[in-house]
Amino acid sequence: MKNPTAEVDLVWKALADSTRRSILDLLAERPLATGEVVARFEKALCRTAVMKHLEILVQAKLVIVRREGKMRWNYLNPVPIQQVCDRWVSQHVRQVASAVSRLKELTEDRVSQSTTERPSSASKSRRTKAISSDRLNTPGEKR
Amino acid sequence: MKNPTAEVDLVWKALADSTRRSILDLLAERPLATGEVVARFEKALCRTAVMKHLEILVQAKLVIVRREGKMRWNYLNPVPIQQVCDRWVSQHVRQVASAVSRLKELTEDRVSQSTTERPSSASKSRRTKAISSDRLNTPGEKR
DNA sequence: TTTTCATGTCACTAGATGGTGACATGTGGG
DNA sequence: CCCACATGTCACCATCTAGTGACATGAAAA
Repeated sequence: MKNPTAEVDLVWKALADSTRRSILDLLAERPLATGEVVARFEKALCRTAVMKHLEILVQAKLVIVRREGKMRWNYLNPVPIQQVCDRWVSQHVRQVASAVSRLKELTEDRVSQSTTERPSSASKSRRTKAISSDRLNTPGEKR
Repeated sequence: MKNPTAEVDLVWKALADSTRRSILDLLAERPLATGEVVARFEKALCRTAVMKHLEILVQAKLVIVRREGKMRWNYLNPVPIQQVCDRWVSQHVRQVASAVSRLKELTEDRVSQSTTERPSSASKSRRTKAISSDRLNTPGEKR
């Protein structure tokens, strides 16, 4: 377990591609030999492309590989997905209610366009808060 | 709501980048004007880079934008994340138990290396199943 | 042993992506 | 009105990514 942030990044990046998501769907049903996975995508992709995708999934620890003779078996590892989703959702759960109510506020504001004064004053108080916050240091990562 | 698959893809792709995830973290706390988001990443990125990221989040409907005068306010929309994660996790939930037990089997097999005969016969039965399956038509998407 | 089967590896490529600077436009305050 | 502020847009670029064909290697069957 090297760097949790880097590992999480690998998972998100792996899941960004629809082919890889499809591969995981297949493996969720049952483990497959690499050739079987390849056969499933035969019409869409060449063998090496599929293998590359599998390699990315392995690097992200979403897939576990086991050799048996000349067969390479791929097993789904559902734990990272679950962890990443859980962590992501739970981190936002405490903010969900307020976020949803804000959206509601916005949609209501959108319906009654005449009440432009109200959100304008609200936006000013928000701005003041934002500036005085000590979270002005960027959480961004330099690439 | 054009094409659900394409929309889901936008979400996954949006979440693949760590900067964009950081932006969503910020917006989960409180809505921010674009300039405020930019300021948070000042040390890491130029303004237009941040705006590009925001645009991707908007396209994925993870962020909702509202103009007020010269201010552009960004609101987190937690719904797509939740939906995507829920759908993804629940789709695999029925497979999680079997997948976990398979992994367990593998790790146990790994510990007792002498029992190579057992998994070898098991792999053959799996192979037979895979071939007779009518899921041989690829679920992959041609790019 | 040879041949077939399953997979590995590598080089290459077209397109996508994340980043930048420069110029442009619109809003709001003095 | 002018100027400052906030954001928009565009062209460019280095790097990454998803895909391919070709050659290589190892296991298993004939």
